[in-house]
Amino acid sequence: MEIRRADHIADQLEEFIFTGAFGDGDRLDEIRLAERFGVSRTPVREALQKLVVSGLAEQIPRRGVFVRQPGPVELVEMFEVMAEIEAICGSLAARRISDTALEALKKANANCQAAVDCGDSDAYYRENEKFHHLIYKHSGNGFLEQEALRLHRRLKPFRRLQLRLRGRLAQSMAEHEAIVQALQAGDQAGAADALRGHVAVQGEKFHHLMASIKTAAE
Amino acid sequence: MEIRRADHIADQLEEFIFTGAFGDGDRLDEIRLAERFGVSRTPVREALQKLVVSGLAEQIPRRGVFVRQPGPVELVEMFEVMAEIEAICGSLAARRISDTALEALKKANANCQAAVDCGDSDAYYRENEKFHHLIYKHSGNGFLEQEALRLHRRLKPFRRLQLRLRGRLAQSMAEHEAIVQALQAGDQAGAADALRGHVAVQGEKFHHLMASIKTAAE
DNA sequence: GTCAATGTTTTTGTATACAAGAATTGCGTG
DNA sequence: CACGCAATTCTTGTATACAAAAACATTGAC
Repeated sequence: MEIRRADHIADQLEEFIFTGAFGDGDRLDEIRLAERFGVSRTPVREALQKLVVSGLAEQIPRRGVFVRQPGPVELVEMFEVMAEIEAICGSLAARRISDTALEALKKANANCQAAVDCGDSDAYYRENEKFHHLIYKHSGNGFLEQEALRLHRRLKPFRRLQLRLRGRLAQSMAEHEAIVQALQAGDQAGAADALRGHVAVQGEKFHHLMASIKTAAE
Repeated sequence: MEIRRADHIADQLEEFIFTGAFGDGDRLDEIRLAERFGVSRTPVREALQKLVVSGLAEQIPRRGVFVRQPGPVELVEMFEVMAEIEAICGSLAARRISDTALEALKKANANCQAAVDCGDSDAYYRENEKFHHLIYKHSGNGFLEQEALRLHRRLKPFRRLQLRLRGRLAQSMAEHEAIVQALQAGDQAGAADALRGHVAVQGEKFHHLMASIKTAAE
């Protein structure tokens, strides 16, 4: 159980925004939220401040705070940055990763494959996440790791969409293999390229997905 | 004049932390701050929440919030990430920058040189900042630009230290020249390398500075 | 019927009040 | 004199109260 209710509320609201329960432009009504969470406005307001600083919501003085979902353009931009950050992580990790960490990486990858075979998508996401988190961690740069985790988390709901495309899973697994190979070989440029491509293609697939939805709507 | 006093307070506190007026581990006493700013605890608390989310302070439930200055290790890590982010900006900008933007860049650079000649360090910092901000902007990726600005701002107080080293200013100017050349040539890798080196050397100089201070203290 | 102006209602932003946990102080004991 | 324990004081976290600004509705004029 959390001590600060404000923090708990902030986490909940963040989750609602990530899952899309709150859409772009929705006003986050202090009173309504206070009633919903069974608290006063004070902790709700503190939670809203946190969302604003995180960039998940926008505050207009004397008007209220509104959720701010990234649009298609911003999402493509975010995927581009994510790709580059993962590339950096990979480049650094190629130099710094230990053998035991490499084993852990291979294991996560194997578990990923097993999940694909079983059709257990939850397990897949979990192991896939572990795979990437391991690479962040073994970049050997704690600050970089935190930044990577932050962006990874922010993009999470959008990555899931893209993974449903036909054949993407198998392709993704192959890319993971290549990444492990490069890391094992200590090939900085190779690891960077493999990871950049692996993530960038997600952004492109997502872009594709958005375009097709848009087209379908016309 | 700002409407929300809480935001004003947050800005002030941030400034105090950046300038070092508040040191690592200092407790940010709500009541004291409230008195100091002539307000009640409520806006102070909202400001503190913002600091915590920004990573400038740490909150321990029921204990208070404490300023959290980056240590030498984290600073080196941050410089490493900054170098890579600037490299990405440069790589993208090499493809996307316009001729007019290139002119602006050259102008900022010339102003930089003029400031060096006059010994006007404030002007130097201002123009140097403009130079880098232009590159972020012309990466063509708004999200990347924001991230770069955020980190640049956070490292600002530490960059200033390092620039006082003998000969660093002239070297820095030469690096700026090389960066402009690469951008003008559309040389992505060249721009990335030039920028990475330009920023990384700052981190190294800083590291050097820290080490010498440490040695002097022994 | 439309628009403007004014009065009412909401809502935000801040101040204050209160509850509960943490720190501190003072006393008693070994 | 050191240490442990209890009562007190402080501080945080939350609730409520109040002031001011914005949204809204009603009414009246054209």
